[in-house]
Amino acid sequence: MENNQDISEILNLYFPQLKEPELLEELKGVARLKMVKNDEILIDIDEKITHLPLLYRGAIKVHREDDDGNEILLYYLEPGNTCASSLTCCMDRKISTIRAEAEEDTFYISVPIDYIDKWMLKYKSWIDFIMSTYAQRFEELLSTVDELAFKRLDDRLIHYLEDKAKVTGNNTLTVSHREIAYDLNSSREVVSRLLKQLEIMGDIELGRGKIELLQ
DNA sequence: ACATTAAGTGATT
DNA sequence: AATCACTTAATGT
Repeated sequence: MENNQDISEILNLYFPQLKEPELLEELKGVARLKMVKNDEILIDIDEKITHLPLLYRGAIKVHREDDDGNEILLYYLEPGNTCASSLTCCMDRKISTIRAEAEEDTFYISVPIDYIDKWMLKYKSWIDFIMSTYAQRFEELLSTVDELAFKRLDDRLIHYLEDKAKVTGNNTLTVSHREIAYDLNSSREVVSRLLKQLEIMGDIELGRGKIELLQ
């Protein structure tokens, strides 16, 4: 479908930290351009991981589910990112512990996981890339933990809305109260009531299935 | 017109 | 803050 020229350009634009010409050549050889539509699931819990996604357009929502089936939003992947959880899985048991769902129509480069190890031994810039991905995700994860542990739901809700607006590049979010409750592991009624408060304070405007942020 | 789904509300824990 | 039971409103067929 797509050709190598495209892959080179994308790597250049969104993953400039990958430097060695040999690495880029190898990537061109084994990587494939992929696309997932809005709301499609890229990787699900308990699925075997076979590929590492390098995101270059769109956004991916990364969830984790507890034993009772409660979901909680961990973080978003944005262009230039890859999934750190996938990395862990590649090195360890190869079974996903997270769910990755497209937040909008999303484009990525798919790399078979076998190469991840190999390239670690061969290419400095690949190691750096993987390491910095880890570092980034770790930081995000810590801030998520902080939120869960120390902040009240209304703060988390505001952060959620801002985060989502940032990731989609749009101040009008198309999301139901139900979905927000799901992501924050709360209940729909509570979210509705908090959103109502935000609307009264003039921070947002509510519509059916959508929320507009007023800065 | 009817069914379905989203959102609002009051009461209870 | 969560859950229940119910209402109202918007949207799809």
